[in-house]
Amino acid sequence: MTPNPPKTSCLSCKLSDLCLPYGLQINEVETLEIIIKIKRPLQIDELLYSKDELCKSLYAVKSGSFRSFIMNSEGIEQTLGFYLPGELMGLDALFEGRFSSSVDALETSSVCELPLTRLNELCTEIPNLQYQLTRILSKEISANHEQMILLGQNSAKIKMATFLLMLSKRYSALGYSSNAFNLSMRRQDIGNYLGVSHETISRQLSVLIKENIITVNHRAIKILDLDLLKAIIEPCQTALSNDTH
Amino acid sequence: MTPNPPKTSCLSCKLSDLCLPYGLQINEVETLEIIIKIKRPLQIDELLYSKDELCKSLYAVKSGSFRSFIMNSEGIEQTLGFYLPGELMGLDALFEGRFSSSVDALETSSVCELPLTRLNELCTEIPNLQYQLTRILSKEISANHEQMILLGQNSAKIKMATFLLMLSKRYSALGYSSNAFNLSMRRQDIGNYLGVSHETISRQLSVLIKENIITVNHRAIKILDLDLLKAIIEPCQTALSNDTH
DNA sequence: CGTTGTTTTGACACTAGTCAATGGGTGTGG
DNA sequence: CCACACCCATTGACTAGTGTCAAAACAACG
Repeated sequence: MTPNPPKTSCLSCKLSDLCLPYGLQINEVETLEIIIKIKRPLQIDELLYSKDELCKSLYAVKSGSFRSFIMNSEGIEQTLGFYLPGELMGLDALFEGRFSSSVDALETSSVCELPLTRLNELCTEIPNLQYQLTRILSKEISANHEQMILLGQNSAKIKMATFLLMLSKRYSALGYSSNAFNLSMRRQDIGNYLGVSHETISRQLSVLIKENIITVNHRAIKILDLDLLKAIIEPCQTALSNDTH
Repeated sequence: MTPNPPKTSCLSCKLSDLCLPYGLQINEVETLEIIIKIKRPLQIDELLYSKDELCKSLYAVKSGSFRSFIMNSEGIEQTLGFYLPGELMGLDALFEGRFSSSVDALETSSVCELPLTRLNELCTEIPNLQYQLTRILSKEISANHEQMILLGQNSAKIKMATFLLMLSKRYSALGYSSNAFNLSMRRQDIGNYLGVSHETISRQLSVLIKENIITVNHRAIKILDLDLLKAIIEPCQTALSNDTH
């Protein structure tokens, strides 16, 4: 949206505490800043990268939101996760050097590009950076575990409630309201993220509306009663022990 | 089982190509070997570590097999994964310094213990080691993605077939037979790994027996027709693109 | 040899998927 | 500025696949 190339500065970026620079010295952040490349903003539905593509860079969300997914041979997509500002995308590519999932933009969004070869060089120079990268990788694993539990043994209602609470928590960590936010993804995306049909998502939202727990206006969600929402998933709190995606 | 402490030697270990030493120079492996601690073998159902426990070491499976799981507040366990020889356990703890899941032994099993502080020191000295650790972390993320797809949008029959093929592939990578192996886990463990009840596991195995695709003798599985088994999951091959857990 | 835990099988209920029709928004072009 | 088309979301009807409950068979253990 900004036609003139925005200046990259991790030091002035509000997200730096959630992102790769966390825990680095000021001079280390300055070194990191140098390798960051600017990409033009992506439009809705535009691909950041595709599965099996050679991975030359990792990407951090600067603004907007993204969705990672895999398409099976039937052409049906499975949403693996949603990425909000400050989060790192492409970590699943470090193993084979190729992305093992695709990522597209849910809205007009921008990223910071981190060229892999330069990032690796920097990691050997700055142990704190390597340490933070390892932590982020490990966090992603924990987050995936939470997601597997959610997918594995919970009803559609619990999945829906957990999803809303998860978003609420992540938005509030970003400094936004925790009880009013806009979904940037379609019902279909939520559905195959949670392992249910999009009709089930619609129905579960309708139930929550009737119970006066939330209001929904298209993509706009308001949580009226956080405690009631939490009560739905009460018997399985594990899924909330982390702010995940 | 061996009363006198077994000598640790990654160099002579058949698993080294699947484990942390992969890609290291001989002298680097020798350095790695020094930090490895020997633990006595674990008996069936014995805990290697528990969720929320302080993580002081990572563990590599030396022999036998393990199961990672989380117990929710209702006391119901969700199995997150199974670990076979050569695989690294505890990676989800690198983020917060505490294990985010528990691990127990499925049979009499042994591990190589890698004290974290010494491993971290070594990683700064041996870039290849850091690189391999990062690769393993990334592989775990990819594996989790495959598992999320399996949990998310597949029928019990596809889940069962995928599970058997996955084990077959992993055993064959270890040099064992790919069409005859023993399950070390209970039906219940398979069930909550795949997000279905243990009765459903029993029923699906029965169906496969009737179709002459496998034979089952308690924990002993024989795959009679690999192609038919693969045909069950044909429309969604993605779940097999990796040898995962 | 009895106890305990695991596995199998059956009967039934119910959640959620599928198919289909309708409604509402957004955007494009006349 | 309006009309049409397209996509997304909602709702209903019906059905199939699984979960739950219960009982019994079987193996493993002391």
